[in-house]
Amino acid sequence: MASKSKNKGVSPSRQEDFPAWFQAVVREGEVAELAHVRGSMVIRPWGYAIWELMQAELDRQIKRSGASNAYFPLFIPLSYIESEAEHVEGFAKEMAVVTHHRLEEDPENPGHLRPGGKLAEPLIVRPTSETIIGRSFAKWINSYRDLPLMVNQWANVVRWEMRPRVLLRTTEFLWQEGHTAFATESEARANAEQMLEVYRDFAESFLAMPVLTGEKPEEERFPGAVVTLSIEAMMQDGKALQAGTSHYLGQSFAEAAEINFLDREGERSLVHTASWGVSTRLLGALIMSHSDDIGLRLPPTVAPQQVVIVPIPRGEEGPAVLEAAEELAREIGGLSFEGIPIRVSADLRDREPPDKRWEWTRKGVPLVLELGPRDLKEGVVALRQRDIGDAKPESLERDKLGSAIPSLLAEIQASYHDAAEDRLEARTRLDVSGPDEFREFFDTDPSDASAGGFLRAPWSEAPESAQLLDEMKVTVRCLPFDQKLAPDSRCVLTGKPAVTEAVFAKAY
RNA sequence: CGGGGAGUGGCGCAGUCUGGUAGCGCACUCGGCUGGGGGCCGAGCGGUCGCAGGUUCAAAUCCUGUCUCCCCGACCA
Repeated sequence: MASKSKNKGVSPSRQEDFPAWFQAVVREGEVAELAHVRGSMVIRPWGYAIWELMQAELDRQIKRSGASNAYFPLFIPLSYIESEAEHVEGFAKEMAVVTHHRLEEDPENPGHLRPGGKLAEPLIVRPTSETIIGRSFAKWINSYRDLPLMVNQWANVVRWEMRPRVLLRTTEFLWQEGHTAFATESEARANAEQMLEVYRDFAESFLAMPVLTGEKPEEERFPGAVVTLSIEAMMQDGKALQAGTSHYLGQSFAEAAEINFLDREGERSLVHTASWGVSTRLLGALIMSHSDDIGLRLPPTVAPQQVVIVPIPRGEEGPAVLEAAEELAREIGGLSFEGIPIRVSADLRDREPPDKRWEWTRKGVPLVLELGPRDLKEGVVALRQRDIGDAKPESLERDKLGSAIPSLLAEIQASYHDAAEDRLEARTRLDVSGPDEFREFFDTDPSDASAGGFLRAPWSEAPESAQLLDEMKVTVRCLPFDQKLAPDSRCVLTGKPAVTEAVFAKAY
């Protein structure tokens, strides 16, 4: 296709239409696609491989924190959910409800089936598992000696969203949910804080995605939580994306499920619980953080293939080139990055070399090596580095690959991280003093991906600011942990005395 | 749930107003020519036009009903 060769990369560009660009990168990068079931997605092998790499690392961190993996039911009896009032209220509008357990011939519509066998009590498909895990906790916890109890599950959950968006907000998604129970409030709070720190570090060092940490304001809290903490990342269009959360749940879930224990004094007490999770949304965050107008860009840590060798088997030397490509893959596979053998393959498929190279470029592979007869003769390979975009390949001597490849991967990892960090800093405004400036900062052309960002300012938490924020479609992302509130500060929105420093942004 | 839009080969679309028995691009297959930045030429495979009913000599096209998906709003990891 002639237009294809001129028009490099995905269409539209980030500048033209950021949401459409995101969809295009996800599609062209073979990460995921919407299924023909409303709001549901198929995570394709390439995207799932990225998720598996995230999972593997997080799973290690979670286990290091003391939690163990377990699995709890997909179906939750309606009565369990009902037992925690705020929780019901928060999730009631997005529940998938199972009311029947059988299909039968529909007498009014021959050849079709209809639900039969009405359930005595409807089951809801878990939107999260606090209530059902609570029942198990109640059984398992009898004494202070049974505490703390920390479990984690990798599972799918369902929230019947009104407006699905692939990878960011789908009806069904995959996640990890940790649930913990402690004898004391301070331990439970500390656990929520500790796990948020795990997420922060994971996002920053593994996903090359620096994040803000803080506490959610009351209106953004998880239904039923006393405290919700989150990590917030900034996407390339300046919007915020909540990339992970942890909650101190107080004793309300313990009360609902009757999770109590005999303490050292022989007194019966309720446990304090916490929960924490990250989801496949991280895939979306990763893409919106690092990808460019050519397509996906993956930090080496989460690249299913870190190096791909594309042979250019021209003429009589063809077979020798293919052989050399395989040999090169073996050689590079013997190297390691961050203590793990480098994930490398030689792409020997029967396709045109430029097609293959573009495919790997689009899919975000950090390093693509091209090997043709000329290189073979000269003892070099042509190297393309994904972080520097669409540049000409660099010729690299073969015997220097051993030292070059790991350090190039490290360089790419760092460059993605630094770019994301620079963006976060450059687009966080600290000097906005009143509502007019505030409005101006957020009143940007939605097609302008370089406008807007985070705004950090004193806040009064006054109810009338909620309405202003609502109008502007701006939310309080968090009350950052590193509070820098000067004494006698005034609220940026209302001019009333400020009680906290807040980070404001438009959000996904 | 309210307001818009759309269902036609694997994907993206035209054709519908003005009925005449289905077409284009990409992908795929085969052959040839090519060959270090998304190849070229030629020949092919592939669709009961979302579903049901109706009007008509004749329906992708008109009518009725129905299902689904997409976009915008209220909700959210």
